Amino acid sequence: MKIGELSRATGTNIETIRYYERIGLLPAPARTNANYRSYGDAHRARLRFVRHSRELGFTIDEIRSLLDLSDHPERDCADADRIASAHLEQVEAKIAQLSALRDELTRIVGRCRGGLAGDCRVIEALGDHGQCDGAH
Amino acid sequence: MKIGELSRATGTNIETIRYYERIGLLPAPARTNANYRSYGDAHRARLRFVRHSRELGFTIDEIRSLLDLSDHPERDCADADRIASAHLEQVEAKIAQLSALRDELTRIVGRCRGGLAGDCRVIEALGDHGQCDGAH
DNA sequence: TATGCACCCTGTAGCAACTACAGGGTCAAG
DNA sequence: CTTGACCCTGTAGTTGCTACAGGGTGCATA
Repeated sequence: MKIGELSRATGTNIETIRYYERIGLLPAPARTNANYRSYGDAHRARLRFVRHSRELGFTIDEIRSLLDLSDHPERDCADADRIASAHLEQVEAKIAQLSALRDELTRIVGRCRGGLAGDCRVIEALGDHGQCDGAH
Repeated sequence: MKIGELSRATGTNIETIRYYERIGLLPAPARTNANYRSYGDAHRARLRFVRHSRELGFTIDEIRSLLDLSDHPERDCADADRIASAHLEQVEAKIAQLSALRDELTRIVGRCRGGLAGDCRVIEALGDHGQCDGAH
């Protein structure tokens, strides 16, 4: 299939597909006489793996490692589990951080009583970290 | 004070301070004979405002608007409230998205029973979106 | 046959918000 | 008089794309 079809089949931007090839995440496919890229089922499966992993928040480098494992079925699965677990921890840390942030923002926004910027509690709170509750 | 002192006083990287000046977020300070930047209390307060806002996740553009309001006390505070509220909504959306992601990752990681990559449920799940629970 | 249009190609530059040099100048202490 | 800490400018790198510019290809229609 041509790049446009692969794009539609995986919901991936054409430019993104070429980008993945450029950085070596996807193998360079065969070319037609007109120098068009020509993909097969294996390419599509690999791209789906990449896109799904990206949706789950894995970095390109993590995906490189995961693909490497996927390409070597005789290796230890523990590596994949380690990458995924580490990523899960990062996601949990990010959620905790954003939740603290949300609480702080809620506090700040809730203080607005309208009026002039000169008396604005929102502006004031932004200038003064001392008014904050938790650490961020 | 010199840039190093301002850096220590606000916990901001020196390069970042110069960057903020370059993009017009901080005003260019006076210079000493040796062409060193020389900051006053107003600069420090403004930088603290910027850093605190960044810690709360506001973008540079949002901070520009907030600083603008802070510089014009006669304007309507509602603008500040609008920016902060919109940002709060984005943070909440991001938390929801990451929570869904965390649930999916937890499900995937929990399926690992050790063994070879060829039989790995983690690798398999990454390749097959159909195994997922929610939408991401 | 011409021509329009959708599709493909390469290469480069842009985004956010920094961070990291390289290659130089300044200044006070020992 | 030299060492070391500090400062300067300017440029390039980071992540993961996205958006052109400027061109070629292939098929259907007038």
